[in-house]
Parts: sequence; C-alpha cells; structure tokens
Amino acid sequence: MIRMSKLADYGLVLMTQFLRSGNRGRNLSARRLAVETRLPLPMVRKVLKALTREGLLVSNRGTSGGYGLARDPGRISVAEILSAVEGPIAMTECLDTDGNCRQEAVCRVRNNWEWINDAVTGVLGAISLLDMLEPLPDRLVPLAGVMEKSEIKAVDSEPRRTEKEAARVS
Amino acid sequence: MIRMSKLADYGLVLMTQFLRSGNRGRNLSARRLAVETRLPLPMVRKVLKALTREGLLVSNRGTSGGYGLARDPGRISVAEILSAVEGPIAMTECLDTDGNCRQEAVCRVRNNWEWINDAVTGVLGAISLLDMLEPLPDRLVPLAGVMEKSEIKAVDSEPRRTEKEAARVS
DNA sequence: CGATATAGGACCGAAACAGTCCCATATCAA
DNA sequence: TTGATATGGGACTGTTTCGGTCCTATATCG
Repeated sequence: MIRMSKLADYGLVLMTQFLRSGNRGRNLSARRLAVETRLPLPMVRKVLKALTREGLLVSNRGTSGGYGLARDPGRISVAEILSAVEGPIAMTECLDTDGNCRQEAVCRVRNNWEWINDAVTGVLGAISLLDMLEPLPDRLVPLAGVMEKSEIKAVDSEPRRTEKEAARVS
Repeated sequence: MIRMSKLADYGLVLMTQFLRSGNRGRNLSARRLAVETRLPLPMVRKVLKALTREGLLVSNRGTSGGYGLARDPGRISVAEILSAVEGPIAMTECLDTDGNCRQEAVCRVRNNWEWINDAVTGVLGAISLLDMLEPLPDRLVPLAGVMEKSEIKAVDSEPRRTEKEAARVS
C-alpha cells in the first residue's frame, strides 16, 4: 500500500508541534510533547531520539531540558523527517541492496525505479515543515502539468470508488 | 522506508514483460512469464490473479490460455498497477480508516497528508506502463519547478552524510 | 477424457512493526 | 552532594504483515 510506518507519521506530527501554540521551536520535553499530541510517551521518546540523531532536532539534557528545531522550519523537508525516522527512502529493495539480485540481467525496470524513487522523493522534499501548517492547494498546479504531459488523466488511487467519494477529492 | 512490497515490484516487472521480446501483449501463461522474468512461479500466479481481478489484464483459461494486457500500455499507469497489487495507495493509516483516531481533534496534519498522498499518487499516475520501457529523464523538469518553489534544494534521500554527522558531534 | 490453464483460497515461517522498559549519563537546583 | 528530571542507547516482546508455497475447483481445448 506504500504505507509508511506510524513512527514516521509520529515524526511529522511531533515536528509540526514545535510550530504550534506559541511553542517557538524551543525546548519542549518529550513528556510535554506526548501530552500535547496525545501520542504514547515511549513512542515520542523514540521518535525524538531519531530526529535528534539525524540532526533535525537539538537536545538539551537535565532538568528543564528538552528538544528544539535544529533549523529554520522552512528549510526542513518532509522527506528529511521521514527518512530520519524510518531510514532512506528506497521504494524497491534493489535500490539499496545494490547487487545480489538474481534477475538483474533480465530486469530493465531498475532504471525507471530509480527515476520513480527520485520523483517521489522530490515531492516529499519539496514540502517543508512550515508548509505543513497550511493547506497550500496551489502546489497542485505544477504537478498537474506533469500528469497532463503523460496523457494519463485518471490517477485512481482508490480503484473502487463511488462518485460521492470522487467528489470529495475535487 | 516507504518501501513497497515485493508483490508490487513483481507486478511492475510482469506488466512490462508483456511489452518485451515480441510479446505483443497477448496470451502469456504464468509459467512462461515466470521463466522469462526468473520470478518464483507461485508469486507470479498470485500477482497475475490480482492484476486480472483489478481489470489490468484479461485472462483466458484452458490449454493454451494465459494473460494479456486489458488496455493500451500507454493508458495503464504505474499507480494503477501498484494499487491493483497491494491495495489503495494510502500513505498514512488515518487516510483509509477515517474515523477512530484519538488525536483527530488535535491533529491538523491530516489535510496535508491527504495532499502529500495525492501528490505521490499523481507522480505514480503520471507514469504509464509504456514509459517504463525507456529512461525518460525529461520528466524531471516540471518536478524541479515544484521543488524550486518551496526553497528547498537538497532532498537528502541518504541521511547519514559526513557533513551532517560531523555537525552533530560538535 | 485428459492435459493444461486460471480462480480463489488456506496455510506457514520469517521479518518488520508498534510499543514498552531499563539503565547510563547529563544538567540543574536545593 | 544529592536528588529530581531530562535525554541517549539500547534490549525486549506480542502482533501484524510479508514472502512464499500449496491445494482444490473450474474452464478450455484436443
């Protein structure tokens, strides 16, 4: 389903939490973040550790310690957050194991997989943490240009769908 | 890791196989496809069944039966193939369970998740089966336009780099 | 009838996931 | 110094998903 793990989802939620309710991106403890987001504390701890390890957050120990954004939220991409929590974005296995693939001689799909991977990563990298605060529907325009170009109109992310459902998307 | 299942990967490989080596998209048996792609036969069977059920392939039973493309390969998108094999593309759980999410009142990320989901689906829907045969690097151009707009340049699909690591330690 | 193909399952071991817990370490304040 | 509180880095576990196999029913053709 191309579904990402809950850990990654938590990562997004936690990162955006630094921008809410007057939290000016500084020194929020794991406990407080867990309360504010209503996420389980041990999970929050784990995610925050990962985000810090990858340089997206800075941490302060001790009493009144906590975490803060390491950079300007406009310069932190969704792709970075996701890959920080759940590792590099590699949509197919052969893209990071590079090598031992029995059908490598027969497989010519790999080049395209790399391209698709870059495309998806590009989309996720084009959205900043700051962008996550508002809907930003205008971003859909240039993407629609891509779709036009390939003569495919229906995207069909949900194959069996009533027209009522379809109306929701538009 | 936003990694998709092997089943979906097999789906792509099998679908493209219909366009290779003079197979003019018609009546290839599961056994033959397994041999040509060097994929395990039971897996090939399972994937072909799913692709047929979702209307991307047509099947013929009996002795000299097999599978064939249901449509023009230029009108079959990668998104359709993937969602046919591994279900609808929903990157986060709350997008298809709609409802019972404890932090729904606090969570304002959902709207953006829907957008991100549409964006990724848009990319995958913009690539047709026919496109998978050649590299097509020119498609990256309009996407670069999107990235420009958000002022984020580095996508960073491989998080552990020397510069970042060094910065973290210091 | 018999060979061969798909249709639709059940089934199982292995791996990943979600979640918890523990201990070491750093910081601050009394 | 001591205690409270915070992060750092793990190990650990139950559950689900994944990758893969196999079995039976059914349709087709010779």
